[in-house]
Amino acid sequence: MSQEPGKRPGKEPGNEPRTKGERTRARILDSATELFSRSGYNSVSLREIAAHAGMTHAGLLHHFPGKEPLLLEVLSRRDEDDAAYLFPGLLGRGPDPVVAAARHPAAERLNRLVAVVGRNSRTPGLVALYAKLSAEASEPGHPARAYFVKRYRVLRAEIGALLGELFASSEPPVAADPHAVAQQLLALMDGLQTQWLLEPAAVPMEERVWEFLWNYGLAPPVAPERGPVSH
Amino acid sequence: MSQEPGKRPGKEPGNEPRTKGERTRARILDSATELFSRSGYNSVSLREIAAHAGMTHAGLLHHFPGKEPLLLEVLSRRDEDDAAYLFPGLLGRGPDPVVAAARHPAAERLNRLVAVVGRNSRTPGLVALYAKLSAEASEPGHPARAYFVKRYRVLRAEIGALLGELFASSEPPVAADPHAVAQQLLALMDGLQTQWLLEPAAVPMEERVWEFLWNYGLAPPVAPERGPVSH
DNA sequence: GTCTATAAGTGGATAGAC
DNA sequence: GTCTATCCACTTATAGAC
Repeated sequence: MSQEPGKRPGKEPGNEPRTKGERTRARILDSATELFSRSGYNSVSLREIAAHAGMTHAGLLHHFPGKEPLLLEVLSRRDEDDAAYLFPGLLGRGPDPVVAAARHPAAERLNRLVAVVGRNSRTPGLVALYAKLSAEASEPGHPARAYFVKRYRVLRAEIGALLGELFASSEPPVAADPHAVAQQLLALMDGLQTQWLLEPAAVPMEERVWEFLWNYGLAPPVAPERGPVSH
Repeated sequence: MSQEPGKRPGKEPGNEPRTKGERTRARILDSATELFSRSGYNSVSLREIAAHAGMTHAGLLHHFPGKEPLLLEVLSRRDEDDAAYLFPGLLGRGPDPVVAAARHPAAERLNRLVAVVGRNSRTPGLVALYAKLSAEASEPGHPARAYFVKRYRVLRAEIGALLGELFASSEPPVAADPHAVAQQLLALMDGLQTQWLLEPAAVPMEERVWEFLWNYGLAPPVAPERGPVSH
């Protein structure tokens, strides 16, 4: 990430923001998240965000130096919440070996990964934001470019490692390259979300993902047709 | 589409625009395509497009009633060029049964479909535009929403039919639901492009797509490992 | 058909009072 | 820490001259 937002006091897990400034900051971030999610980055003004948070835009700019830093904070906060559920400590502010060591079994982690697409169905605005921004960010010089490049690198590596475990422990072992499959899986989930945003009823996302994973001997926790799952 | 742009004289295949107005119109569309592709829809002004086409923005607005209709024209023109290569007459201004009947064999159509992602590598701006817009367009009321909903419906149906042919004529026949696989394939291609835009070297798109298709007994024209291709 | 001029509005950002 | 007031760049779009 090209821009460090500071030390962020009171953001350790289980810590509520104490000072008034911290609470205002959090309120702004909530509003920004909601509005960016609903309408994207370019189409939302600082004035709208500030009004939603109960301030003027000048008041908001006291807490954030500009619109771009605000976006970067929104993204990294979302990822901290969301990715902690999947890969503790990995996407946040540098890996935390202690937390990262305390992992769930591989099968459970795969279930959670697929469950994320269902989880996302409840926040279509955020899904659209990520889809829009990840395309927008590909332009050189975009404020979120480094963020997305890193995000995909980490996700590819992590999912690749997960699939590697699962392939090796399968009976018989799966021969496919886990990193190639990881890239396909990630792309599949992204692409399904794009279609789902436009026509939700036409895209059963989780079903399609499990159909893909069946090709590599992987089945959902409650398997309706194919082989039983390990747990 | 919510807004019909008119009858568009002189746009039949093999017809060059005759009048000066038609030529100017085409020049504007070329400029708009290039600039939208490079920087997206919101970030490009009519003034930039007009300047690129060698006019003022007021002159441009003589040919197009506003920015949104211009975008819709850019999209539909691109699709006419591009999809005609794949599925003649399908995505344009209504299906043309005569042209649609003159199709290539199924295997060749699949090869072309996969080749499109390689083709797209030469116009990353347009790829980014489509990715960005397809997410942006999911908001209700977006000018390009109807366009993208239709686009994905048509592509799903068409690719589903193609895969149905290939699955049935395979030895032995493939049991998978061709429409489900079509949706996965489309999503995979979209998602790969998203990652490729951010880090081209990390995403061998065509390779990944063929790896996916191998799961269903389908191989590229020059198959390095698996069974020979039919042609 | 294209221009200049201008309307009418919104954007992000700053200065300084309170 | 939040406000009002203001600045300036820039947007889409219109009116009317040439």
